[in-house]
Amino acid sequence: MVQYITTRLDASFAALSDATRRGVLEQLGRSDASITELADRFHMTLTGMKKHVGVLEHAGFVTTQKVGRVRTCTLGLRRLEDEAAWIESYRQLWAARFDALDRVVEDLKRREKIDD
Amino acid sequence: MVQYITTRLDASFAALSDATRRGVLEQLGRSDASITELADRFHMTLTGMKKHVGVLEHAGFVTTQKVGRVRTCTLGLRRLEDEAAWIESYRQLWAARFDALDRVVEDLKRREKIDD
DNA sequence: GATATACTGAACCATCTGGTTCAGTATTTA
DNA sequence: TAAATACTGAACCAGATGGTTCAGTATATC
Repeated sequence: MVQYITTRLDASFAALSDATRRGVLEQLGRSDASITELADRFHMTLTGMKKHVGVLEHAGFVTTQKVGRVRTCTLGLRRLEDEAAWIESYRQLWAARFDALDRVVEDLKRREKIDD
Repeated sequence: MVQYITTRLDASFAALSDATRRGVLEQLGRSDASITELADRFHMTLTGMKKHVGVLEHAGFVTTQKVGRVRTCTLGLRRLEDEAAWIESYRQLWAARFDALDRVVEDLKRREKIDD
């Protein structure tokens, strides 16, 4: 696996591993919000929320733009494709393993019948 | 969102945020392995790998069983359904927002034509 | 121009994380 | 029974994380 992809997945999953940050993503899914609005909503200092937004921005999930003194946060351009793809590949691995197990069981059943 | 689900997602995404652990899952997708085998493969001490396996086990991705002196690790029963579901809901939020944006643009275009 | 608002950055803090070493215990194997 | 193997647990370490406060700067508003 290429290092580039690896570290991006690292950043993505790490960003998603915090409930507050997942909440922020959900909130931004409904409407854009300023740092202050997000900080209020999640009962946190402005500085604390700014850090969370920074993490989400670094992971590519959020983009921000400052107009006047207000910085507005928007759901970013990345759409979790890589993360969904990784999870899907894992699911396929899993499926393959247990399909194989199914075949073994199937096989045993067939033999049982033949042996009868 | 219920706390139970929240903390499980925390554990899941945190478990997936490390390249070594994702590697271990891929490896276990191919075949079961002992802690020693995994430690060798990922150039790490036995103790270090045991911690990683512990994290994966706690997140429900891996189960282990000790027979004699060997602990064998197996891909666990959970299949990332919750994680996939969360990501999917986020993708839908995203889609909804940008569909709305599309409609606005569409609308503007229509008006332009009428105004001609 | 003075005051309030919105953010920014540095510094601090406790706790978690990813790794190690070292000193066990339990189980094979010779 | 002695030696090797496989794991376990405690203790340690450096660095990241999730939060805070405090002291700014820049912008809006009265």
